[in-house]
Amino acid sequence: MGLTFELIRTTDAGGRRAQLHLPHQTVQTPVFMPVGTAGTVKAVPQDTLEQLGAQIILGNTYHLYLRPGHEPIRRMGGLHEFISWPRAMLTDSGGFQVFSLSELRKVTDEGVRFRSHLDGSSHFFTPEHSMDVQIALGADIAMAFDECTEYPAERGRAEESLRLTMAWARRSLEHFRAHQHEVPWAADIPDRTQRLFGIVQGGMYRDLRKQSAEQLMEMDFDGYAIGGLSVGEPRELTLEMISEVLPMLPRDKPRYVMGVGYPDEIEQYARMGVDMMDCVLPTRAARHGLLFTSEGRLTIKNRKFAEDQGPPDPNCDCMVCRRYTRAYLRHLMQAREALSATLNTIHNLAYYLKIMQRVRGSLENPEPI
RNA sequence: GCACAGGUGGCCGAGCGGUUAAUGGCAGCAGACUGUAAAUCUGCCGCUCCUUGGAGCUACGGAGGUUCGAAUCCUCCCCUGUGCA
Repeated sequence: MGLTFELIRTTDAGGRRAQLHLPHQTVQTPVFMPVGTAGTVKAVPQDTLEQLGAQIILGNTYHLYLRPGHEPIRRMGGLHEFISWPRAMLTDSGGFQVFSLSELRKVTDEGVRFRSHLDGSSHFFTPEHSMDVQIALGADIAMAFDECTEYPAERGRAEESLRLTMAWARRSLEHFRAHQHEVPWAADIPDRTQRLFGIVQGGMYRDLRKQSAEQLMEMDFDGYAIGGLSVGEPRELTLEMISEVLPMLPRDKPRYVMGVGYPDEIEQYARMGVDMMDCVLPTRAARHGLLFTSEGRLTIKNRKFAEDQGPPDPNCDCMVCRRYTRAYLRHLMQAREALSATLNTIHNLAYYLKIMQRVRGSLENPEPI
């Protein structure tokens, strides 16, 4: 399969500058991955994402399975073709929906029965089924089907949840290895195959996290994710769990912390050695009128910006900050114009992507002290 | 001119004798958002004071009246809509 994760430089703090060779893109890491749940990074067209420098975006197994359906997408050549995205993609397995749709599902050892949030219809997801859907979608990276443990979770509950996730990880891997050659683009990109990442769970219990990581490493995934974080726990706990798990993961494989974070968090985690992160925060917050800037949070709908003719972020050179004023963005927000979501999201993503670009730079060429 | 139907807080619109500073919605103000059931959700939203909790004042077109008590009942006036002249 060749070298897929190529370390370029590491730091004493554990930071890693590397590149991840994926079928559709060589991804420079550490990387932030915008979330595009339903086949779109909400409000932003694909060509703009490319201009912003997005290297890899997410899609979601559960959402795309429900609509438009993974079989139609397979028939149309896979997710890349369908949404016209030439770079890398990663699909989440539906594990997060086991958590977020808690009122619409029932979990057993075999799998999860969901009631569709769209029409109430019943669907059964197993690790095997999640793999089948993800292979049909054909993202560069698929994720093992897991249960994202809620917070707070008592010890017994976290153990039980972890037991389930580990069993599902084995089943995911086995089924994936047996069928990964079936990706829609297998014939077009024969030398590179779809990848599967395992997910560390264990609630907020260090020993469970350790146990989880050890078990997963025996299974030899293509990369390792830390899941079940940013689910309501205090930040120190998030950090503690990441610090606990990172050193245990194999050095020569990518490490992915799922669902983080605020701008300062992604920078911090990247410097600690996290290679990949994703988060809905920059996109969702943008649609709700919250801009992340070099001067902190900017609630763009605030009255005080009504006639503010300055750029959203004076230290930002993104296509939005170069062209539009705070007053205009506030007006678009007030008027509920669709362009509001687009411009706000472009800025936030530009801000996030630039943070990672800067971090990559400093990992590559450490500043002399 | 006559006949109906109406005039309620920035707007729309409930209420039709006391539990009404007055249901709802919109607009407005502020806040939240971390592998997206999210262009969503939460709080505030007559004025003035004091610390939470409250206190006072002003309010349902206008002016009178009935009543212990009126946005709610009666009289007159003003205005709006519809129909008939």
